[in-house]
Amino acid sequence: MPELPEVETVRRSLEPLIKKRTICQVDLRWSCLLKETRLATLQGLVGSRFLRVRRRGKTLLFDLDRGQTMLFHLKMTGQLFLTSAAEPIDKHDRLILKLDSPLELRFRDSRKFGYLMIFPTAAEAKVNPLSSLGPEPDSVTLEQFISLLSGHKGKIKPLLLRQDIIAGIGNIYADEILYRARINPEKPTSQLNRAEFSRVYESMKEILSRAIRYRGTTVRTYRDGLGEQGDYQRRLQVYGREGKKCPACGQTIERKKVGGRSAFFCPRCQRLKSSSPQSHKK
DNA sequence: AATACCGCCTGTACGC
DNA sequence: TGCGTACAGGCGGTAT
Ligand SMILES: [Zn+2]
Repeated sequence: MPELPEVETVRRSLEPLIKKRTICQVDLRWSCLLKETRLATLQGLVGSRFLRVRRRGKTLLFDLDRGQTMLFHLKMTGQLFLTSAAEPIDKHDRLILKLDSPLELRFRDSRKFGYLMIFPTAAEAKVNPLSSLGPEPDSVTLEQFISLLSGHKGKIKPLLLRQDIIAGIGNIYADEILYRARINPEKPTSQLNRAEFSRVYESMKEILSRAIRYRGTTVRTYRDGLGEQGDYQRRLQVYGREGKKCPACGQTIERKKVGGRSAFFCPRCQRLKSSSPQSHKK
């Protein structure tokens, strides 16, 4: 499911209901869910209370009152949600945490890419996936943005997908950001001028905050912490729209592999070589 | 430093 | 209905 807007939506939907709840029982239904974490550590969480829920990049962090943090990565199909204990257990439910309430927290993941790590909250800065993350998009200034990106030789889209440069952008939003900025996904980063960097920067801020406002994008399996679908899929301009018309110019949207991932773009609005600059977007 | 490709694992859509 | 193929919100590893 998860790019920054989806994970943030899960965080916001879970936090008010899970805060101050106590873990009463742990039911791990697929042992490989644990990454660099012993089963006893998970079982030892019984009796701990949730203090807060945070997000860093695409990971969700649950701080507990005994100084530990649970880190979930949802990868492609992970879902983390609160539900009634009466709800039938799905074959893809990998973990169930029973709480001191009628609700329980479940982690469901058909593809088994997602994982859970538990570590002391104080050790967070040293922990694997977190220590290598770049800054959050909403905390980056234009000057920082330019210095983070420039100096790299590769194509712009794969760079936007790198979590160690900026944390949280995935395949859907990279395409939407570049479309809004009118930059071809294969454009060499070194060829972007300041105005173009600025457009990518502003588009990143705008697209991500808009996607959060619409509670994320449900293409397939994404649900928020209460099982609700997102709304942003209806507002996608290029992602998943190969063969359809560009909303701005009517040109047919194309798909091409860039950095091993499908990239959707408008070949007219996002020209690789700027022969005749198209100005159409307001 | 960057790219290409494979693997992880499962479900779904689609062509025949 | 069945079968094969392509593809999927991510990311780590390896060889080039
Ligand atoms: Zn266009």
